[in-house]
Amino acid sequence: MEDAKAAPKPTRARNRRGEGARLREEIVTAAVALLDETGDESAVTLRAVARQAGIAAPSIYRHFPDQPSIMLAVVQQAFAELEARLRTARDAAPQHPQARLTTVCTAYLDFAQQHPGRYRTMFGGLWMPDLANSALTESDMTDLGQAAMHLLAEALADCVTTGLSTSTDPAADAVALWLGLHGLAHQRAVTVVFPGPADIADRMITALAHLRG
Amino acid sequence: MEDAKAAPKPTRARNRRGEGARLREEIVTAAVALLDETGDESAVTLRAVARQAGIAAPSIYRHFPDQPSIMLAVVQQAFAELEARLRTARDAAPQHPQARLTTVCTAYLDFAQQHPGRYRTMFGGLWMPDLANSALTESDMTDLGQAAMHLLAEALADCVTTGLSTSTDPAADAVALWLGLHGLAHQRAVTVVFPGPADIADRMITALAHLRG
DNA sequence: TGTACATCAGTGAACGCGCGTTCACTGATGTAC
DNA sequence: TGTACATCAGTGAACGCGCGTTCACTGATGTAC
Repeated sequence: MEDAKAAPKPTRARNRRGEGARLREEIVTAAVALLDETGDESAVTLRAVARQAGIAAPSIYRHFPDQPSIMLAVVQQAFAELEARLRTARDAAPQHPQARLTTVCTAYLDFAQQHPGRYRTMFGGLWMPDLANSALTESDMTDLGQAAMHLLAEALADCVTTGLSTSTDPAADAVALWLGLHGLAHQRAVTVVFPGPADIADRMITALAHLRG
Repeated sequence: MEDAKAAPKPTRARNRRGEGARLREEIVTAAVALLDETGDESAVTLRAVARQAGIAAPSIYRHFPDQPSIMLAVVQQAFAELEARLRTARDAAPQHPQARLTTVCTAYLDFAQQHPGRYRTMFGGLWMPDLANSALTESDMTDLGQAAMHLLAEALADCVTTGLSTSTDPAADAVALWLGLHGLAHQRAVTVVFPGPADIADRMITALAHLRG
């Protein structure tokens, strides 16, 4: 009887000269796949990523100085993707400011629900590098969520100027709105079946954005 | 030069016959300490807990069948403590329904801020046992947060009956309120310095509980 | 009261495993002449 | 056009480590007679 779990050994084609950087993307993709499949940050080990990518473990060191750097790259890519999705959703939405705000919020929640492992990692804070031993500054870290935050703040501000929202401090309420979305998104990313009514997202958005009825 | 990190070896006194169960508590306490110190769930290994408790690693097996069971006990204890703190806060608060609601919410946020590691673990979902291989039922798990939820719902309902809240569906809004608190609590438990105005908690509570101005 | 013995709380040594990382290497690809 | 060589992408073997878990044990404590 053969071992059914034997490595597939697909003999992956090596990149040509000058194209070695492509493996970097493959490594990040493999790490993301692992994170989405297991939903567990600690399953994304250097060796597991190498297995997923079909390469030998030491090959990773050509592209990342150490294991935490892989995780950091995953998180940075995830934030970029979230921002892109929010932007796309907003631009595709109807012009009506309230519809745009709702669309952006929904896109945010959808991202979390579709990629729970990534979402939890992004906002779990465990991938935070020791800033002392890193080339990254503290602002590189705190800036990560800012783009999404800014999109939300813009959409809310538009609701306020058109009288759709009664917020008297749109900047503060944008933060409050994001925190509310985050609570819902995070909880959905943790427990598949969610306790609460179906319109819970609408309730929260309406209340936190101070939308009229 | 001596090794300054040599184990302290405090020769802990062994429990007397019939009192062996006390070590169980010490193990959970040690695990909690480890979680609060490191803020990292994955630092709570069986061996690290044993070291923290000043016992040999195999001694844990007299009290827990395996490593995940320790984590589960930590989480259960943390939920019990959260509930107790909310209850105490509520009972010590002024009778005014709105003051009580605010007090309960504040106690919730304080718990998260004081014990970020524990809070993230409680709601991080990673300690979830394989229900198949466990004596626990699914409801044992979903019930965990219910007591806190119920306290919040009661406090909100009181605000509604006295006309302090304009909520038309207190049960649904209690969930929305909790989700908002959770978003704020979780974010605070992750990033020590929090972006946003100081009154953000009040804003969220007022909006989500539909309190009048 | 004395003593043999069962029970209980906890230990030390050892196991196999997956991990991150280092090292010297292989062999294909492009470049210089 | 031909060939020697430098460069590049990626590998296989090995390391030391901490982990969860098992096992046979030790020695104090209480109990039966």
